[in-house]
Amino acid sequence: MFMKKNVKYEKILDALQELLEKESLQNISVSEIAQTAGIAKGSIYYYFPSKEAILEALVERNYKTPLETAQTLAEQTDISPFTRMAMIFQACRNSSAAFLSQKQLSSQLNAPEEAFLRQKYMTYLVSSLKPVLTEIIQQGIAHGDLRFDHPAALAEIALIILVVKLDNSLFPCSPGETEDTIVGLISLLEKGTGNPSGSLNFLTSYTQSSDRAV
Amino acid sequence: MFMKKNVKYEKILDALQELLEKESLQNISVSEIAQTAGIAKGSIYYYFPSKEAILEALVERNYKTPLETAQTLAEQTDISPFTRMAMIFQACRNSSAAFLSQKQLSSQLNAPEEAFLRQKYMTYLVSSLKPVLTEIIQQGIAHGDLRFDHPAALAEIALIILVVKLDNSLFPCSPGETEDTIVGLISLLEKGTGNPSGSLNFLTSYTQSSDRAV
DNA sequence: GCTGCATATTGACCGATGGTCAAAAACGTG
DNA sequence: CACGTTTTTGACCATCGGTCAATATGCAGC
Repeated sequence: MFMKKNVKYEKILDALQELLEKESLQNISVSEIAQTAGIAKGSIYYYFPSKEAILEALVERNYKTPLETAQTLAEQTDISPFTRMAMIFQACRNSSAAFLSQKQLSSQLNAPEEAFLRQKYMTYLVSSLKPVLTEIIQQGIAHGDLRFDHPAALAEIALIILVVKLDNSLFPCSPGETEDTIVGLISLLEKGTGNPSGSLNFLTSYTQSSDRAV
Repeated sequence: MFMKKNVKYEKILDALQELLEKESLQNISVSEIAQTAGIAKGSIYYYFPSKEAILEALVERNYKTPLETAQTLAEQTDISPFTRMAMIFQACRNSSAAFLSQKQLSSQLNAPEEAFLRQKYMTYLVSSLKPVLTEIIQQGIAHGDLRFDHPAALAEIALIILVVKLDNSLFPCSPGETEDTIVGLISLLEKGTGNPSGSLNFLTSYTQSSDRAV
């Protein structure tokens, strides 16, 4: 009666997560997940309809909490829109690092299922954060901090570039190039929203915390 | 002695292309490709090391010509930078439509190998067009048509947004939302490069040709 | 403790896949 | 024709994601 079902469910997700840290997705079989979770393969399909569904659930579990905190962020109108935007950016960065960095540094970059993982992660992150960031931008516009006619577009553009560039496996770049793109994005956002050059610079300090050279 | 080898090689690519127009990638087996090409499965592996390699070769073949013409575009300084930019944008749009549209409308959106195809295509398109667009932008800056400090970043941002949004399977949107994002991107580019509002509007007419409503 | 039903769990099993390989065919050359 | 080389073949393999009938477990009410 103690929700045993959810316990096993989480155990399966734990197993997949553990395996993902060691090897590439396409090398992880359902049997392996089952073995790591300490159950039979058949049981996997009692909790999940497919291998794909396990992945989806894991992506969702990993980002549920940070995204909910981002959600509440939108409502805290006492914090300045700029600061909240920076916090969203940081959330992107952290989650990118958590889920993608380790494996890709070591393993081969582009495998069929690896791409699938990235897509799931990006789709989830952008579609979840877009409404939040959009609202913050709208508040910024109302408050007079920003001037732009397409808040949702602005939010989506910024998020897509951030997520895609922070990943760095879709369009591999040297750290310097990535840096340049991010700086260019900031500059574009500044000019596009009618802010003086340098006013959004603080976004950069959030965006890069483990890299050298400015 | 007539390069028979290349003939068969192309035949395999033809077969994959033909199958891709009918069904989703994950439903296409190597045997099926072989059958369509009129050869035995074993022969496939005489020309390609893996199924993945066939895909890569096909992506490359499909975009080699349009990208080379884009390359020559960069050198035609007699055409205005704006016009050439618009032509690049159109190239993006056309190739997106050619390779991705048909299947995704009918089949389920996100399958593991489908994501792989998209990634390959996006990576190839953006990385190929980035240097071309960068040079055009630099010429525009030198010519006084544009003002911006990070031409490469500008090129990459525009290309990524275009490719990602034109695909519309990574972050599914209604036609209206896509429209809004593109319009927002244009607006952002105008303001960011010191151009008056509406001056880049003509990019839109290239970008949308099969959709209704503005 | 026993009975009966629902919920969980199992692992043998299935069809299909990507990929291999020894053998055979086709080719070019002397 | 005879030969070495390059192509071509399809049976074969290991493995995968997924199914399912059988089985175990948990838990009512008696």
